[in-house]
Amino acid sequence: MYTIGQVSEMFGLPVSTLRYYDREGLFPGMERSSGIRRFGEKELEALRVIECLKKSGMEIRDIKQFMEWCARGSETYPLRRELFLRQKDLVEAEIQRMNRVLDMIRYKCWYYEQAVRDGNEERLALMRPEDMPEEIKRAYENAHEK
Amino acid sequence: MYTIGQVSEMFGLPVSTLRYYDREGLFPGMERSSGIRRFGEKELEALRVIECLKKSGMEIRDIKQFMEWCARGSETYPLRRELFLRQKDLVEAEIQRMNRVLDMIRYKCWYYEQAVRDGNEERLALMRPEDMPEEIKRAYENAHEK
DNA sequence: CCTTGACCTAAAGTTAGGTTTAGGTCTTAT
DNA sequence: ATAAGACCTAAACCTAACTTTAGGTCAAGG
Repeated sequence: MYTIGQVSEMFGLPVSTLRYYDREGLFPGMERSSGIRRFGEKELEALRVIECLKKSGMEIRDIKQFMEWCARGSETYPLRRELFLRQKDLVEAEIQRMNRVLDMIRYKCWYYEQAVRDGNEERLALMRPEDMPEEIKRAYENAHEK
Repeated sequence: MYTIGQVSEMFGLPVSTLRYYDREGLFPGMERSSGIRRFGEKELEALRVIECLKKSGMEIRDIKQFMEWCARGSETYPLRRELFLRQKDLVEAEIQRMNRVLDMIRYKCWYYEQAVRDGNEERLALMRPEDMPEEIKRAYENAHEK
């Protein structure tokens, strides 16, 4: 069992954030001894999941919902499975989106490389995808399509 | 030349958002005819870049900085190139992070699939990575390492 | 003529996810 | 005995990125 300060250290999260999570109901049924929070293995695993779901873009209130399902036991396994399946689709879509953004940025890196060399954008203004290097053309078209 | 309403349609952005962007200085030197904004090709390209940079996680004030560099002309090519190079690293790191999150979620999908079948978590509680299917073991270890 | 609809501004309001503040308790080291 | 250092709460504050509101201009259609 750990104190809030120890958990803060372990996860690199401010104490105030851990208290905020608790206030928001992300640790349902957490123990206390004379008012002081006691983080057990259950809460540590909860925190790992919280970090993962947060990075996946889920909001606190939905994470709370999930934690409540966990507290309810085996009857909610299907709900939890559906949640992760939905989240998987969302994250896969997000990664695809980011790859398109990355291609746009790669194109811009190349563009300004040329602009720096030329000293102006005249040549670039006239350039069509087929005049670009293969790799850049690919990035340009992926970034601009649809 | 387009009105704010036409641009709103074209980009699927609320008119209020376009006005907000303008207020924040994202269209330096945009024309007006008797008070009414006139969006030209310059502003449309600016908007495409704004969408890209926003998705890459850049804040409005930094996008404004970039737009001011664009307005200043060829002397700022190096600054703009550096900006995109930095942004490229950031997005690449973000994609890596998302892939780890995705592996954690894949593991959880599998986990709850098993839990639903078993009706409890007893078997899962005893399971070590080497007992997991190859693909899941990989995801689990990628998601939990470091 | 007068109403509708697109445009405008300034300013206030909203939301998420925290952080900070102010005041209090408890334990431990000097 | 007192001062430092963890812990606690409630409530106020913060920031980014919008959105909403309230009030106004102007052109076209019935």
